[in-house]
Amino acid sequence: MLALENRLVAGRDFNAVYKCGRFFSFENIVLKVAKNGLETTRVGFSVGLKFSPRAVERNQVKRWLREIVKKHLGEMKKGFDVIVMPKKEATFPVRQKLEQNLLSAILRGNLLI
RNA sequence: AAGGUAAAUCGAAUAGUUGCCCUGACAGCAAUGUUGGGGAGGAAAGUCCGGACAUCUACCCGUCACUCACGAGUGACAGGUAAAUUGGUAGCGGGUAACGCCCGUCUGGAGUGAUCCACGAGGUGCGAGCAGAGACGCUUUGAAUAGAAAUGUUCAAAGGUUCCAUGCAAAUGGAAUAAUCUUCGAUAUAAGCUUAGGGUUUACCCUGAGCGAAGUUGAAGGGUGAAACGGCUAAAUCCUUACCUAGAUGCAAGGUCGUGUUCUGUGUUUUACGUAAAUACAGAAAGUGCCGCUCGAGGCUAUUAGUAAUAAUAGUCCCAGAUAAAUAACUAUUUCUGUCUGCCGAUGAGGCAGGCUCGACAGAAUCCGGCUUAUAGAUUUACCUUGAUA
RNA sequence: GGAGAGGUGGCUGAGUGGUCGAAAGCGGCACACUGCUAACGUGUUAACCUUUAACCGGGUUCCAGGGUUCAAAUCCCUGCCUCUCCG
Repeated sequence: MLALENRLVAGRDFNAVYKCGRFFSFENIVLKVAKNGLETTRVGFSVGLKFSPRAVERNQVKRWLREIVKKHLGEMKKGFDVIVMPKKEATFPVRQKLEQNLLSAILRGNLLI
């Protein structure tokens, strides 16, 4: 689990990022990025009912994504709000694949230092 | 030993590292830090029933305060109840806060058996079904139409009992009748089957008590013929009975100290008199903090009552409360599933070693009692059937 | 989280035990009209399986499965899916 200061929590902030953020994607990972004018980077996760109707699978994917983001948070630029959204695929994703794709998406967004 | 039935329990484990949510203690002015404790399920699911709890509606009773023309009225607080329609359940008895749930038992059905079952009030009506030549959605006739035909569809006419009501009448509407017995045959036994007879109803004929001026009047009786005379089945069509439940809405109920935004309305002030600005109050929208919120019809153990469901008593324990939503990730070992290789064995069953892969169904959201549905596998207990041994 | 409504031809949508494979509209196809097209008008048209050279014929199907009934789109139970409302 991420620390509280690195979490995107408020619905207001989410709406702002959805509206004004820039769009990046790699395979089954979608990013929305916007500057927030703060010292830290805040990350939110959006896994909808369309991804999987089962609550267990949605929670599982969210946990994996959180762990991956936590692992690589030090390598990312500061002062951004990011929303991570996985896209539905035919088969349930594997963790290593998810990590590669997320890193590639972050690279496209020029968020790495 | 093999196969089965029922009930119950578990549903990966251990260690290390890195994190998250709630919370106690200590240090600190505070931010925060140190340290201790706890952190998903049997279904958390479906939302199919039942409650608790909360607010609102109506009514009743009580207490207090105020008003009064002494009849009463108004307000506050606390408690209780919920007309009718609708709805549900259904052998009998019990349990429960309550239930459509659970337990016991009776009857019926399935099974060799342990056991299992969404079988269980009554029905004279409506509408159906079985059997039958025939049960009115019928029978007969005619016409039209579809078809090669069998046959079907539509329309019209006629036919076969009684009573009541309305109407001058044609007619319309409603309600019903009620009875079977003996015997021969048949059959595994029987029957709504079959033979004969009696009785009942009805039609015709004969006779003609009575009444009348007059008969198309006709009691009782006799003869001949005819007869749908018998009342089976279901109740998740419908009706009745008994019992139960039922005011409405649901924690997004509801409450509250606040807090800023935006909009609308009203009032006041200022003046550049404009549809401006400031300010106060009220309302609305979206957002947000706290309470409700987890100690409960609670778990565990023991005893007592009871066949049991369950209840009572005593002891003991505190066991998730998140809100873009915690309960996790990684590594190692073990276990488990599948598969591959090698060895033992007989090429089978099985066992040993090693490699790889996967980890049943599934994630709390106010809380409980049930039901239903999903679920790899493991364990325990009791019982049944078959076989073997003693 | 809680409360409710629905699922019927290609689409919309009526049908609450028998006359129903099923009203009506849109759509499709054919005919007619026109020099040609559109509109109007008339007729026709569900899908799948089986059989056939083809038509005809037979069977199954009203979200899925099970039950009640002589008979189910309709009544009862379970599941799946879709939609609406509640701060």
